[in-house]
Amino acid sequence: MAQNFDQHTCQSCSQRFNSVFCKAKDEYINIINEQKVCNTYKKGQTLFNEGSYPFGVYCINDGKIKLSHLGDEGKEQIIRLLKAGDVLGYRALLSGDRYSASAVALEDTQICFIPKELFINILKLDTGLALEMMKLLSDELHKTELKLTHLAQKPIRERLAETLLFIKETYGFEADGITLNVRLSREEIANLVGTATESAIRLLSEFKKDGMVELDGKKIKILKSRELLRTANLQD
Amino acid sequence: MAQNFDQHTCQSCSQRFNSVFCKAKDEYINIINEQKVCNTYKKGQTLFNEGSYPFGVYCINDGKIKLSHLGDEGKEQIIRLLKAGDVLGYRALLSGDRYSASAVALEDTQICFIPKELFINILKLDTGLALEMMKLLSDELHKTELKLTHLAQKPIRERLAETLLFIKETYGFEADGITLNVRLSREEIANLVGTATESAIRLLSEFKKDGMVELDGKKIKILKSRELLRTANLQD
DNA sequence: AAAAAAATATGATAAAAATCATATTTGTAA
DNA sequence: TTACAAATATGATTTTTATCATATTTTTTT
Repeated sequence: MAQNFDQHTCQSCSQRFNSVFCKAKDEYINIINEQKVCNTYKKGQTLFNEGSYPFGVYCINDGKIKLSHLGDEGKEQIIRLLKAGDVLGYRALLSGDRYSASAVALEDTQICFIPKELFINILKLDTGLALEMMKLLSDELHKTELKLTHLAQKPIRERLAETLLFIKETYGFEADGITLNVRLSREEIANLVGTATESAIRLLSEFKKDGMVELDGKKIKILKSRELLRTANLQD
Repeated sequence: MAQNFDQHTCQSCSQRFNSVFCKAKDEYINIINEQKVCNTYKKGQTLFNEGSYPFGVYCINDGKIKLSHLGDEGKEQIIRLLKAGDVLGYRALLSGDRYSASAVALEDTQICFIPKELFINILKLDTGLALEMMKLLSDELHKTELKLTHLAQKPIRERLAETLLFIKETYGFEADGITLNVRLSREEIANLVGTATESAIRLLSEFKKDGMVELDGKKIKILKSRELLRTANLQD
């Protein structure tokens, strides 16, 4: 598997046109391909830690990553969920900052690393990539602002429903078409919603009682998307 | 005043090197100068509304602007406070979206408008500007993620203290060195903190009783920054 | 497989925050 | 200046949410 992965090239990567590099010129993709370093991270392994200095960006070939802040009292706040084709580590790099969040693999994940210098240089040379990068940043900013508003104004029940729908949007379903295609602990779900673990557990039980979801350990099946959407009470 | 303002050029603008355009080449600044449109907005006037399509970016020459979302129940959430040298309207433009927030003048404000086409074209030509733009977006993303974490994890008292310090950082003090240099209603402060107006009022009264602030209508004097900082309980 | 540890679940209670109600003050228009 | 409206203030109450306690289930280790 890892071997197979190592043989990939950026040119033939399945995510070539499914990532921020979609508009990048082939000549630069070739250079990236030569300098990239590919690695496989086991579930639970850390790519980088909040507070350390970035030395490049990471591009997910396959797998799932969570990005999270550690709050003042040591409580985790998950700020992004990432999947194949997503890039991470660029925020700190472009700000000239340390990482403000940690990245941890939610399952075995294959990732390519692109050195900082190279990435910045290509960003300067390739307008298409630069504009895509700005679009990515703008989209992330928008999503985060929306989350902020919901966190400030919506009750936990609505936010949990929204979070489940968000997970569905991000990772989709398994082959059965109803089971969320990721394993998250109740605590992680709570840290995504921004609530106490017990509250998340309790509300999930209620959703189950209401027939909206089915719970089987960490497997969550969405039985009634329509009703979940209504529960989320989204207008925007 | 407005006349005087109209005579300004981007080349000689007081914010020339105090904005995202700091690294932009003079040749492009000259073009912007020719195509910009300058306007004065009265306190309370709207620059643009959530939901409408952007046709350019705004650059604040002098004054103060609030950017806010309207939540699902019609409650305002203020997501950014802007001042001279700040640019706004770029998020939607770079995402290719409608505005996700409305911009309203907090006081009489002088603003230059740069048409969309021109801005994008220069962004493509001027690497310095493009990188600064990415830095701006990354910085905003960082700030928003931090706010999100605090909103999820910190009690209102701490967030109100943090908000007062944030207002101080953004707008500074008046000549007396202690009065916050902006007039915000209690409701606006609440919408910045992400709480009910009554809660903001109540907590402000407590801060006053504790001697940390002095309240005189919409004027807020910071008497004990040190203690306010301690109350905010910031680690990062 | 048994034991230990961790995660999940659920009830009871406490704390935080929102809402409702009603003064009081301030600002604004007649 | 008075009258009116809006904003601010504050108390009482309700609702929401977190915390604590403990049981049960699941997972991991021995």
